[in-house]
Amino acid sequence: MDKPISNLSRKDWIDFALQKLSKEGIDKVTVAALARDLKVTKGSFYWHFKDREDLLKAMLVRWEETGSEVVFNEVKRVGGDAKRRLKHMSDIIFKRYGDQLNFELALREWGRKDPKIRHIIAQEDERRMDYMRGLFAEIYADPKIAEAKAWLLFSLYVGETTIAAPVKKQNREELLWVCMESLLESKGPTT
Amino acid sequence: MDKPISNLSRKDWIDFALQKLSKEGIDKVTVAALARDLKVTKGSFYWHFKDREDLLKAMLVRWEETGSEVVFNEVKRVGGDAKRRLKHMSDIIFKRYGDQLNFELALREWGRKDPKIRHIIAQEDERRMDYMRGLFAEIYADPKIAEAKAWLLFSLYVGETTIAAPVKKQNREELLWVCMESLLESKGPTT
DNA sequence: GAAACACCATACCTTAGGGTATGGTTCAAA
DNA sequence: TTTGAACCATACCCTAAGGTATGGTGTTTC
Repeated sequence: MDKPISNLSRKDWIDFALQKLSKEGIDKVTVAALARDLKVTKGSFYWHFKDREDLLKAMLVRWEETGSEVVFNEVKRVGGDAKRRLKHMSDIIFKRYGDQLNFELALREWGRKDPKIRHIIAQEDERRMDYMRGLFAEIYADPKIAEAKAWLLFSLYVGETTIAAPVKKQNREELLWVCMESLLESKGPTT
Repeated sequence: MDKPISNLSRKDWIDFALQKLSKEGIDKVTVAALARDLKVTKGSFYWHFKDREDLLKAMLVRWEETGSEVVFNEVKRVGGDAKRRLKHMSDIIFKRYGDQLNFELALREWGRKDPKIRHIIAQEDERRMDYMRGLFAEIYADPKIAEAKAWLLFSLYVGETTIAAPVKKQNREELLWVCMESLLESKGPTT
């Protein structure tokens, strides 16, 4: 009952295109290259999609469905106080590097070239910041401090996948843990 | 004594290519497009450069020359204790967004596609992290904490140009200032 | 003034990719 | 068993870009 190599569905194309986006960036997601790798011809592609734009839009829809909502729900499910939920969220995010985070990088790269994509990303970023700002606000009474902490944490997520410098005084897990401690030690007035 | 529109030098080509890299990413830095924009033909380009690779290498050399060394020297020139120097450095970096930072983003994007570039960036990142780790080590005795703080600051630099969420509880300058305060409040044992 | 150099144009070849038109194959339902 | 849908191949056109070969033009230098 396995899927044959050929006889591809629209979903198969999208999945494969998403993989390629993560690995090689948006400008390697070409109809010709995808068809080559899937060992079919472009005739197959243009049966499933109107054109290249059609595929790219479908990829975005997939991302919006399986984006941060999943993380939010998982954090909500486990629960706990704000500190615990922030740690839990970071734990999830730091552990899925390679796949999801590489994809997000490719997406932001895509956003630099396309205003439509940029707008979609901006909306997602705002949702995430709102969520984290809210959690930090349960720890820090000063909304400015809470926002700054949220911003630092978001930056840490992004920096993790961007900065290429080696960690020297500890291992990676330890570093991220210390970073979290630094962000969560309640210094200012708490609620 | 102004430079005529034509009669371009190798330097002119490199400068223009660097601009285009900042604005549109590396895959828009094509010989054909550059020649179009400069209102000359490819014949001019191939007089100054062996091929496209030759141009890209020259662009990198330019970056390495005018990179972080300038910032380090400026910080060193003004001096002060570690806190003051860190603030001064951040001040410089946060104020030159648009030009330099956009370029750095494009460069990292380029690095995702090319291992050679990735290696060069990694070296630069390591130099910067070493520098910041050293400064934080003057504030925090625990090298692990110092490294974490340096990592957070570096992430903040990167996040600043990447995160598209709006700042809501304050303005941008204020936010960055609060972030710096959060990183510099000496909590652990100091030297 | 002639040679030499610096700079650029013209013309051409090749490859990669987007897109279209059309015909062929498989398989399932009527 | 015939029909139609799903899927794919073949062949083709067009554009953009990398790269080469060669000839032309203005400026400097001897």
